[in-house]
Amino acid sequence: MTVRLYDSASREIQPLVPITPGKVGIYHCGLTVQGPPHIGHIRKEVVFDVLRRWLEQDGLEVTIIANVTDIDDKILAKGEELGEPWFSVAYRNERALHAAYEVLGCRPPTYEPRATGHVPEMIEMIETLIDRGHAYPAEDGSGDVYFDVRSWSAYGELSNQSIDDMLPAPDAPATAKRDPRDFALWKGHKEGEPQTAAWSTPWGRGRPGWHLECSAMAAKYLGHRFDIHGGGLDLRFPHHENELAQSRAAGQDFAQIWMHNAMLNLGGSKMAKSVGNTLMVSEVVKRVPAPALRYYLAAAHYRSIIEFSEEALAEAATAYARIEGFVTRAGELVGAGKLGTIPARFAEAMNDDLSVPAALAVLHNEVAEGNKAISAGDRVLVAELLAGVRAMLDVLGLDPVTWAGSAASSNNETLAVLVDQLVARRTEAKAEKDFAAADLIRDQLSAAGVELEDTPAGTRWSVKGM
RNA sequence: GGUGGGUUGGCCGAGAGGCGAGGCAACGGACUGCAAAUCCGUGUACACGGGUUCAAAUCCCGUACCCACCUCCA
Repeated sequence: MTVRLYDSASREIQPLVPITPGKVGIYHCGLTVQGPPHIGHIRKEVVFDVLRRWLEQDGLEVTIIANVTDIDDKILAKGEELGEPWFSVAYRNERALHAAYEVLGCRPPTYEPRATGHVPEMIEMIETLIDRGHAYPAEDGSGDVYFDVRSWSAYGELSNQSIDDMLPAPDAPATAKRDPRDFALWKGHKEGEPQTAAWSTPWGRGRPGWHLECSAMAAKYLGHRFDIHGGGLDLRFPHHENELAQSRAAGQDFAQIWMHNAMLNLGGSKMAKSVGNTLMVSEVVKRVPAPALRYYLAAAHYRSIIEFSEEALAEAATAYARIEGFVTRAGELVGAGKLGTIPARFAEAMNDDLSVPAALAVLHNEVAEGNKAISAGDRVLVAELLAGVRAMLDVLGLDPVTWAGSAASSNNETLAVLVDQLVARRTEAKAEKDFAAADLIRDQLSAAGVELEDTPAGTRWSVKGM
């Protein structure tokens, strides 16, 4: 059974046929580190992390390259504004990005190349493009080098647009572009920009153009032909269109499948710093448990817009708590055990263009069966269902057993001693039919965020939101 | 002006010609000292107007509204 993915270039579902059997190379556009990541940014990370986990459990060896754009106009402007070196701004935000990966259980990419570390590769590529007649240095002495869109007849193939229908870039008249749609491969150094943000080239000092970095880095780490190129839908044009044009014009074959995740909206428009409707990952995980946020971001199909709402986020947290509750109770009964077999229907859903919603339906059914098995005391069945449920959760990066390991320190022993004492006192009160005293203890614990559950095997407790 | 996508029950969210995905909420019941958790049961929704068909949420035509992109953007 093969994985089928929607290819934005052909606008059709395509089977994923690895170029090298058993291996898959994926490039996805990382962040321009001009600020810390918001939950829209991290949605993309979750999507590609789930893709990677799914391919890996299928036995494929996955190489993921996600770039960090650590130099651009906004980063330079931010440094200027804060009176801080631009590279310090970029690095701080890159660390914030890594913290967000970590907190949401996204495994780091195989490698995260930085644009500033790949200037020689870019220069080489520009030379190739100039030699082949697809790029030209600006004649106004600006030091810019442009890609000549009219020289590449396939330009527009990714976004299905023809050059003449496109609106020209507004800055075009002020530059030496032959066609207003030509874009910068390389940007000449400008008066007032720090010298640390300029590199020597045959065309003078300057800095990388955004589109070219990705082409150069993808080629370096994945070769001239690779399996999947991904990113947010907002990058489809111009960024990915331009990447594709450059790389093909330079004689490369480039990506076989283009995957674009839909945006996360808030208040009716895309979450973006420029709109001012951002919610930082670091803030949201203070309000809901991190796996609940991950569940929320992963639960909708990756090609569907998520219109963010607090209500929907809270629902996701409740839904995840139900799953987590089963895993915890089943684990107490039969031990955590190992990951089991993934049900066929779950696999079918995931193979069908990563249909997480359908996969979750299977997962919830298995949880319901598991809960029944717990009630029936069927330990063999509980163990089997638990193993399967955990295998599915692992693919989604949502296995509570794994998460509990990382959160163990916060569930500290002092707390456990205190709560156990109170629970014991309440059990005594119940035995003496002093329900008022018993309820008081339960209410006090509840007010402190500790929830109790009476079961045939005794009282269980858990800290809300953990 | 061009390109792509969308509008599904109280809410979220799949599906893509016939059989009510799943979750959340609500209501009833079982269990419980009471709860909680869990289980059982309860809902006939697909923007609007036409059309095709034995059969349309699903296909076709039209209309309205929404989102993304055509400037930096996950």
